[in-house]
Amino acid sequence: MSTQRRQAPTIHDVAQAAGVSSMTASRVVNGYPHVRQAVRDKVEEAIKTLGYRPNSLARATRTGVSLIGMLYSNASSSNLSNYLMGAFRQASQSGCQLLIEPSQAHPTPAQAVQKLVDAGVGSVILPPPLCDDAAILESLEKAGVGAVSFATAFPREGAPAVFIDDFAGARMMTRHLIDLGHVDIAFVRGDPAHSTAQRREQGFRETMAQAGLTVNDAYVADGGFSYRGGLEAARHLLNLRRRPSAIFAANDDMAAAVSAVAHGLGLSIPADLSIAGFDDTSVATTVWPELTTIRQPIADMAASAVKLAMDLARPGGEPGVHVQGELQLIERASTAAPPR
Amino acid sequence: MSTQRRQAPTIHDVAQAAGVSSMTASRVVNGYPHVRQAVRDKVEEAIKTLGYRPNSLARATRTGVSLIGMLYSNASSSNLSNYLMGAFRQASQSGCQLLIEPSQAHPTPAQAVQKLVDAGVGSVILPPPLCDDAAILESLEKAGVGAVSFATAFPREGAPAVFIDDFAGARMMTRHLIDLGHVDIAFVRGDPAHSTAQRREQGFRETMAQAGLTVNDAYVADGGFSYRGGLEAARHLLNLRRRPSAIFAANDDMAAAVSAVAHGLGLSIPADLSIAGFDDTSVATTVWPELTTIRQPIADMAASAVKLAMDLARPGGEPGVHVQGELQLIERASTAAPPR
DNA sequence: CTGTTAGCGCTTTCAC
DNA sequence: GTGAAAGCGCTAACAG
Repeated sequence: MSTQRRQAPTIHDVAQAAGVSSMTASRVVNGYPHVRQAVRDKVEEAIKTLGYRPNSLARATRTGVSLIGMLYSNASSSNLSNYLMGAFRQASQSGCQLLIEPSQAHPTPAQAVQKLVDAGVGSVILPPPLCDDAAILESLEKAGVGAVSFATAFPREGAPAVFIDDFAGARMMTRHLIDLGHVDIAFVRGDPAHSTAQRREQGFRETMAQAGLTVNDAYVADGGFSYRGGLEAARHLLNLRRRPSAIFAANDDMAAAVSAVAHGLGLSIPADLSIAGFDDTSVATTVWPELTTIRQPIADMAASAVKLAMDLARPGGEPGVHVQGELQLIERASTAAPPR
Repeated sequence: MSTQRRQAPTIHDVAQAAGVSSMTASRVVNGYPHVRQAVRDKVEEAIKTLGYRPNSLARATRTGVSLIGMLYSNASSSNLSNYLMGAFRQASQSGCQLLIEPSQAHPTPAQAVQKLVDAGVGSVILPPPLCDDAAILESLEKAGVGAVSFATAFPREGAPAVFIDDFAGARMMTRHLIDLGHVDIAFVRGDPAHSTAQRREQGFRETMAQAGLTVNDAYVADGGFSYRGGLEAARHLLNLRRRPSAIFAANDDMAAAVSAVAHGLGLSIPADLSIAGFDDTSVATTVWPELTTIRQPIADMAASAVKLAMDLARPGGEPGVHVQGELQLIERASTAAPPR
């Protein structure tokens, strides 16, 4: 009478249904090339009809589990959940274990890394600014632990990295603002220690220059990638004698801060002031009006990073792969043509 | 020359070192009762000296993996990362797989649940408001899939649940404000559909009443648990003829919104206005000044939920356990004595 | 190209 | 109380 949960099909069931050995079935599942097309088709059909899903845990016992270390810095915390989601999704799919360590929980980042190494991780995923830290990279190499750089703006040749083209993203957004008719465009830059901050600023400056627009020095303020820093930058920018008609902040947290200050000054957005962000984190849609921003596929990128990290931990691991995330301009309500 | 990573010790190594069979070692590791103390001690020492850590993946292949479904609603997204962190930590420790599903990615919550059931999960973890939804609970029961309620304010007798005492938390904070000398205290309430919102409001009202303070109806505004809702509530509250000297918002997102509006009006915090939040999410420390709030141990609670869910999915699972998270008042810079 | 054998690290079952 | 054997679901390694 009770609803019986039927046993999940194993690879042997698949093999039997397809009339082959389980080894052949395994090869098909894993995309091993040297299987005849006819056989492959039969197996694939059996997989479909049985609804077979490989048991990643069992697989991991055989292939050797990799314990993968993952650092995180709280830089833009709204990104964190996406980062984790993507990483964990991939981890459970490939049957590896993730050891997460908040780097700011340690006196120095190097100690956070050391803790992971001591725990026996096979490789590590390094977000900025750690992924650009030569000392850390070197100590990792000495310990024989591979590193995957995550979201670095300067992927090193021959080292695995997942990244976006921050430069191109900043170009896109600057272009968008210029196309809208803005001329007096201000920029709130991130933490200069992050390579991404530098690239985003470069993208902004070059696009402006190419459009024949000058970037007034007073129009570039430091926000350090934090909400609080953005608050100060915004206060500076919006109290200038000649106020910019658009402010492009190097991340959403700072853009949200600009929005808060603008509201405080009684400015209406986007009629009086256009605001643009970067990252498309959750704050972009919680503030009002919602922010025009650049979306980066953080979750997918984290998943790729885990995949690279696993390859790295494996004996015959192929190192040096680069994966680039696809950027997208998300146009929302915070940008419009400048007031005339 | 290269740093060789030594193989992790297996239970067989432990057994050999202790001079027993691996079976006995296994029993000790798992706390099986019928092992002589002398033998147990020997094994435990071997575990320590070898630094043995059980391989949870291998264990899971034998005990049968449980696939556990986990819904999430984006209510307070800042909580999400903690929720995920705790859940995944526990999951990898107990060797189960987590299937995450954002409930708002589906037209109705019921469909999100159905998707998990179809995927073959052994049990589900339900955050609010789903955990209080009778229809969903019933359909789950019909499908023979157990449910663990997460953060519900009304844990059902005999059903597994992880929760906090929202009522007590609201009391703590209200008490704190009253002790500071506040009399005109306003409240921004959450989404009435969430049971937690109701309990928090009750806690506020009762504490006020017990202190002999009246709660003016105009002093209670709706914020719907969102930043945007908080913005409107704050605008209402701060434009009242007789402005409150303190505002207690039922979550941090709304408290942050109150802070933004107050800044906009040129009020200084906490000199002119005290602001209190609830949850201690990351926004509490990103806004300035940092928010006094109530911390709930989300990560630990999520870990407990996973544990309960696993018990539920097992054949001889013990249902009906309740786990209560420990609340804590975090006093930061946003509250102080009222202006005189 | 495909199948056989062996075994990952652990635990269940059933002896003793 | 303790151990020997068998096997979870999967895949390396080697045959053929």
